[in-house]
Amino acid sequence: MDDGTRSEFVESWGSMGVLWGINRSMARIHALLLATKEPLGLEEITDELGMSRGNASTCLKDLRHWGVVRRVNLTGERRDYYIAEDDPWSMLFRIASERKKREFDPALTALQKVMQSAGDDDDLVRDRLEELEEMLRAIDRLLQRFLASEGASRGMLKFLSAQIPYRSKKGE
Amino acid sequence: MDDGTRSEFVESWGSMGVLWGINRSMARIHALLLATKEPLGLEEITDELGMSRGNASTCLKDLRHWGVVRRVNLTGERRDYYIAEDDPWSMLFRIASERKKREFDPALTALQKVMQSAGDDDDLVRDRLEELEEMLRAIDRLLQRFLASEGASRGMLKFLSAQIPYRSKKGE
DNA sequence: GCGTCTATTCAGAAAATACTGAACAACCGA
DNA sequence: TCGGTTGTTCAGTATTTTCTGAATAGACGC
Repeated sequence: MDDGTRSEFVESWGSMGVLWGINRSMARIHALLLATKEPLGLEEITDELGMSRGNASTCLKDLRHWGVVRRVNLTGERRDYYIAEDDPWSMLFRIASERKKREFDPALTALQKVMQSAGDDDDLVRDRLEELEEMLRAIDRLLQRFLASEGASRGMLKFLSAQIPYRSKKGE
Repeated sequence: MDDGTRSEFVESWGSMGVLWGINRSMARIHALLLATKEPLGLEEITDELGMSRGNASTCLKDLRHWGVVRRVNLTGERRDYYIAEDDPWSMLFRIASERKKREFDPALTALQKVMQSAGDDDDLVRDRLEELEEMLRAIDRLLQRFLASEGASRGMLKFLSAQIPYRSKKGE
């Protein structure tokens, strides 16, 4: 891949990462590793992406924590090298389930606690809150199912994807 | 609903909103309207939530734009009043499809453009990018289907939700 | 017209988030 | 032990996002 294309890819994946709740630096490092066969060292990454050692180090730690990047030790080398994991699907599942656990679940629990204690005298408000809770429960369930079995969900997604000829935009 | 419970609800829904990509002020206003039967004026909202008129006004405009809040005119009143829409499901769909259109689709298009032009000589990298693209397409498809028919998706979610007894945490 | 009441806008302030770089720690070979 | 090399941490800085409040505009009755 030529340098121009690679850096376009790095920036695009950076923007996509922001949507997933991953910050731009992390996603850019991830993209660089995805687009590179050989393991890269910290210095090569900071050079290529123009970021500080500190930032790169922190991002790499997080990327490893998400299970998205692996640290490898090249024989006879003192420095650490990093490569991207090959399977993007497992990355998707890890990130999704971690974020559900860390962000969604606590928010849901707090909301349910409040709603339970809101024995409301007002029908309209009570109905609204009940619908809302039902909806949140439904979403929670969907996520639980989806995340419970990675294999099945992957299959389901791929199946859907094969069903109809792909059009990236509705109108085409 | 007593004041304490209401404000807990406001704050909890605020946190949940942040997860959806809605900012805290917007979600708090929405929560307050959900928890109140009567239409509320701008001043009541700013008083109750302790925020500036400007911010509240902007948030209300956005909430109306999302189709989540409606402006009503009380007869014989000069001020504007606001109420929450009753159906949270339609809110979910509106927000999801708008965010897909505004954020996900452009990012996907950019990525696909880069990947197409990356006729790579390296097998490993090519495979990675192909898998990645397939995954993104699958997600796009899933979203398309899900958003294409609100009724069907609602039914699906509710069905899932009824299938197994609900437990809010895995371990219970 | 004028004064009053209310909603909106937007430049600048404040808060939240991300990043830098220098200090430190860990390791290695000589 | 020391000097050199590399990784991590974190206080401070920069950037982005959100919020405020004053200015503005419209709408109404008199």
